[in-house]
Amino acid sequence: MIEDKSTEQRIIEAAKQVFIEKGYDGARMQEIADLAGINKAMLHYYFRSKDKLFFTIFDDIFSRFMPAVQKGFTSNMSVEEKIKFFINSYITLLQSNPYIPLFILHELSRNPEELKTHIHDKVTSNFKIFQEQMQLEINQGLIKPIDFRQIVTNIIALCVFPFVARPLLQEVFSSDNESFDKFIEARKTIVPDLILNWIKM
Amino acid sequence: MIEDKSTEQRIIEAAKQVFIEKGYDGARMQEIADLAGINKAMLHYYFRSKDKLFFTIFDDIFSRFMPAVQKGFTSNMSVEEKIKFFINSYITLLQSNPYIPLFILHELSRNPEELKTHIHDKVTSNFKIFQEQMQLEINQGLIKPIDFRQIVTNIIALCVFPFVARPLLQEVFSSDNESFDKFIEARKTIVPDLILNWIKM
DNA sequence: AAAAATATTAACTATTTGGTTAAATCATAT
DNA sequence: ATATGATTTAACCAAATAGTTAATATTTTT
Repeated sequence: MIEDKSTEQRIIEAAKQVFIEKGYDGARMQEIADLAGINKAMLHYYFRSKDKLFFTIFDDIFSRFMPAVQKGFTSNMSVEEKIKFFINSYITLLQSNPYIPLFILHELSRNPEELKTHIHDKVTSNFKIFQEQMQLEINQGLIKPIDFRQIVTNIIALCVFPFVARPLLQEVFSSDNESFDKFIEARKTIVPDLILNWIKM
Repeated sequence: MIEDKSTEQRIIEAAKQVFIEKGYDGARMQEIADLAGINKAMLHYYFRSKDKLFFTIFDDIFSRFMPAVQKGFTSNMSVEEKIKFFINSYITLLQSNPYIPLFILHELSRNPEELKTHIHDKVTSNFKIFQEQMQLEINQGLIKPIDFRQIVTNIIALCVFPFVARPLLQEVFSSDNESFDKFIEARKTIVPDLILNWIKM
């Protein structure tokens, strides 16, 4: 049970845990209340409905997670340095938050229309700068002329996928948790290798 | 509503549709019955419980989907040819079944212990042959000595991720369905490029 | 200290949901 | 034709679940 902190904060933390683990449909208000150590009526006192609580939690998770991902892109490094830096910090972030991507992807696919409005303003801006910088280096002949979207997608895919597919991969490769963690750690050098080898002239 | 075919087959098809779209927790027996055009009691007459129906559907989906993925690996092509062939047919398969991967990944993460037993025998075998062949080509100095698991993971990641992250990617890249389909189509050459460029000596 | 506002609880409600039952219908074999 | 077994239906049930209410306790304001 979550102790100390304000009731509202305890509800939010409990709700995050339960929603991330079970998803919206699998989450139970009673379980959230129990985890927060309060009465179920308190959830409605503070958040009115399961829907309202969920959107609060989703927005909170999403707006904490996406900027953390994108912020590396505003520094004054070269494209190559940025990619290396990004992949390393992104995988590190995922190591501490392994269940967030699948949660976001699943909820987004369950209810795309409604959730799109929740994410719209949080995703577009940060990539622009990086896109322009890449175009510059392409013009200079430093990197190959590849569709920007494909590069971003590949980087994210290679970072995120092992976390969303962990149970399947562990089963396929018969690996225990320890060796899987090593497998992930190794990707901090493998993924930049793969990407840079591909885009560099 | 699904017509013709035996009742059992109609239930299975309806259940597939609903479970894939909504997930186990979001699926309703009534919705499956309606879609199959039958009484709700029939679901229980044929499958006893939601759990039993779900496992039937899951096993069916999983055992149709995984072998289709792996079978390309038993031919007598070179590693390079196999990779090209695999990526192409895998992405094509995903274009016709775009929602299956997220369904499998979500259910596997919701209930890993129980579902692991359902998939165990269906995943391990087919990769072995490919792994040995790769080791051979590594020894011959044709391809770089890279952890086999990393190669497989990267290939699958690059194929699957755009499908599981589609709503997010479309939002980030502001792309309509048509341009997203083109984006996917382009990956049939981009992904082999990326992988082969990386592993070839 | 009294009043007012805020927070908390226990008990309750309405609805949804997976599952059951018993009767009716249909198909098949004798 | 008729008895037998399989299939289908409508009505029902019990448990679970989101949400409510009204009374009580606590904190804050005056």
